[in-house]
Amino acid sequence: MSRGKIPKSVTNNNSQEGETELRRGPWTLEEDNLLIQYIASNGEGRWNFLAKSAGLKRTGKSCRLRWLNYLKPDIRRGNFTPQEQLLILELHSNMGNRWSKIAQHLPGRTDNEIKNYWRTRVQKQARHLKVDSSSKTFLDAIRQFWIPRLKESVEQNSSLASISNSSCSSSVSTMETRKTNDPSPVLTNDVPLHDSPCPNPMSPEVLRFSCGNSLEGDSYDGSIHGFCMQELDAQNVSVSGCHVVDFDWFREDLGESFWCNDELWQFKNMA
DNA sequence: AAAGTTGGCAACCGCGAGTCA
DNA sequence: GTGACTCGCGGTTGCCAACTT
Repeated sequence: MSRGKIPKSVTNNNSQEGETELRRGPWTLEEDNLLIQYIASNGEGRWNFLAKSAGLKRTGKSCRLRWLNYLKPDIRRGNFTPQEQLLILELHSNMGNRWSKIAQHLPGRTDNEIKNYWRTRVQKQARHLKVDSSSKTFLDAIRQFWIPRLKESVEQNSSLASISNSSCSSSVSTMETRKTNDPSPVLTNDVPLHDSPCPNPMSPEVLRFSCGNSLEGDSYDGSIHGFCMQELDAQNVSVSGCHVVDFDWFREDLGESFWCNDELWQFKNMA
């Protein structure tokens, strides 16, 4: 197979005059800059035309993917917060592998990123449990054990936050105003988070979507079971305290230990 | 320290849907 | 109606850094 990150080029057979070499593989800084500058002055759309006009030896498809998944200014990077993870689990349990739909509920996150999260983190749990990640058993286990555990964590963190920080009222009013007045996705965080040592555990955009934004034509009902506004508001104010340690609990190293003995026992009974 | 293994993620592919001449 | 073209989505691949042996 010739995919992957090795820079290489292929012949564009569609080219009428002569043979144009099309680049594949990882993007260079120069290519990124070309794409960013072109879109900044001309906007998105007509990707094949854009690729040629920008002087990129890439397919339109490749340009679109690079822009949407990496270069777009409002892309958020870094670890998924517990709230985002909870959203993903909830949404996936309703929608299945409809990554782009799920991504619409997590502003700044791409379908590719969410898909990768699911494959690397969630499916890993399934492997540990020796079940198929798409099996009803595993999906039930997520609903019964994993999601409640995440909610518990969110609640615990929010109560800790409300003890240590009493300035949440302004945040609440801001959030509620946005929730009630504007159903469309609005990004307020223009700064990419790649360099942030402490990703915002409850960014406004995530909060908004958590609280009932329902996209047109989407089967998801917009209300995430029991994931209420109050919990999230309290979470939001914990940002200033930079709870890196608090949120590390859910990272990779929890692995097998994520499922406690009781839950494993129950799970085995289910299986 | 070196070799082997694993996990994360960027990028590619195929396919279906939409649009337009 | 239909064929060409574009776009967007979901699935898959493979590189490479981190980790383990």
